[in-house]
Amino acid sequence: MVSGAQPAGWTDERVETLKKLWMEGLSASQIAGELGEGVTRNAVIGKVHRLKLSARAKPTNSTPRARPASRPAPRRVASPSSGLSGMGGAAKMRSSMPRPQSVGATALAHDPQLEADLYVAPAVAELFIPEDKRLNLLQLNEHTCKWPIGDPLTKDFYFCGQHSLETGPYCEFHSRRAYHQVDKKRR
DNA sequence: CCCTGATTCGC
DNA sequence: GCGAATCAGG
Repeated sequence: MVSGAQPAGWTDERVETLKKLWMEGLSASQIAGELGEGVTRNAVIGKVHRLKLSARAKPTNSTPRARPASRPAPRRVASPSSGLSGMGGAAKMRSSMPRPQSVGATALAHDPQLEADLYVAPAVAELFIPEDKRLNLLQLNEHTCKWPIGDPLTKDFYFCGQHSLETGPYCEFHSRRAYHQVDKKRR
């Protein structure tokens, strides 16, 4: 009867691995995955902090990070308040408005020199919405995708109108467009 | 939506 | 000490 599993034993070995990987810049989730099951991203972060390892890089900047002057005190042991809770959906919507893609045909001149300097223009591939599916502002409702298409100043402006997800104002396609990727700018 | 780390607090 | 839950930013 040997215990074949060590769910959460921060042995020196694991701590070493943790330190190493953390210093190498791996993300907490990656380290957690590397360490094996039973170790979650939170566990890694928690350990990292306990070890005072946070801040793997402080070249010349004492950025105390946003120090919450007052802690919001995340109520644990929340008691059921009369069973009435905030209705699903809606919730907190991070600021992020999609930029309507201009479907205007852009004439591109064949300039090798310029072409070499510029990166490939992002394809404006959009979903083609049949006219009978297009919606104007007044036709939108709780279940229509509110992704704007076209130029609001012209007549060829309309909203996607597909069935929207419960988790947001857009259909799946545009929901992805709204957030996912497209924001990999980073300094 | 996905992700990241940071913090708190019950265990 | 541990880590889930939560917060907050990208």
